[in-house]
Amino acid sequence: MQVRQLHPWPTTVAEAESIQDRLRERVELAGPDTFTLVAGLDVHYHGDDRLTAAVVVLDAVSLEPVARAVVHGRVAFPYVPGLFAFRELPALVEALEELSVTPDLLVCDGYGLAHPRGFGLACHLGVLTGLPALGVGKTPFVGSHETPAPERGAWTPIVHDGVTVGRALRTQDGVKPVYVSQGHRISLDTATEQVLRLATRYRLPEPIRQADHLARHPG
DNA sequence: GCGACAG
DNA sequence: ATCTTGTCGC
Repeated sequence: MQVRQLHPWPTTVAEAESIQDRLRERVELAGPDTFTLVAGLDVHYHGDDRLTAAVVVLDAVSLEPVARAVVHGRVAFPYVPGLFAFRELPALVEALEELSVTPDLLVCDGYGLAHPRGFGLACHLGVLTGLPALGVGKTPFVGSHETPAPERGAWTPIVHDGVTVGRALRTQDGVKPVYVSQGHRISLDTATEQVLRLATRYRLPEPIRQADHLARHPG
């Protein structure tokens, strides 16, 4: 698939933050509520600055894999909380461009709206591709939330500066919640519903688990 | 002011 | 993210 180049690559923290502030205005918080091809994206790090990015596309109904791509690269930006996306964005974009099919939902390993400037990795990938995107975080990042009930499907809102920016969602009975937020062209209800539907057996949704597996064991 | 801070 | 043993549970 094709991915647009919407900005020059930042060199400094200030440049990266200004890109986020500018692209944030392009985020759309509504979109389709059914999908046919869902992509999971993840990155595995090795050594000082080497990384492997993987994308796995699943049939949205059967969850059978239909396409995959792996790209080896280097960390593209130092790790700064809030600017995490810039570390792995180029490799993830390359992997998406290698795909033989175009997914209609990106399930990203990280945050979307639940971000200090309201523009996490899931928003960034959504805006660059124009595709619906959502973020799944494994630890709380911004805002505050109550602990959801222990049953699968239970959730509580994540509130930041008085605004709901995501949900803490229990994807299996008795497991730690995951943190769901909108990336682009998706409602919070739909993002929650998709994460729950895609987390068939484990805490994390299948597309992310399979991308994680592929990034760790390429070839 | 200091620490904490997605992965 | 990654560095790592044991341990608990299915």
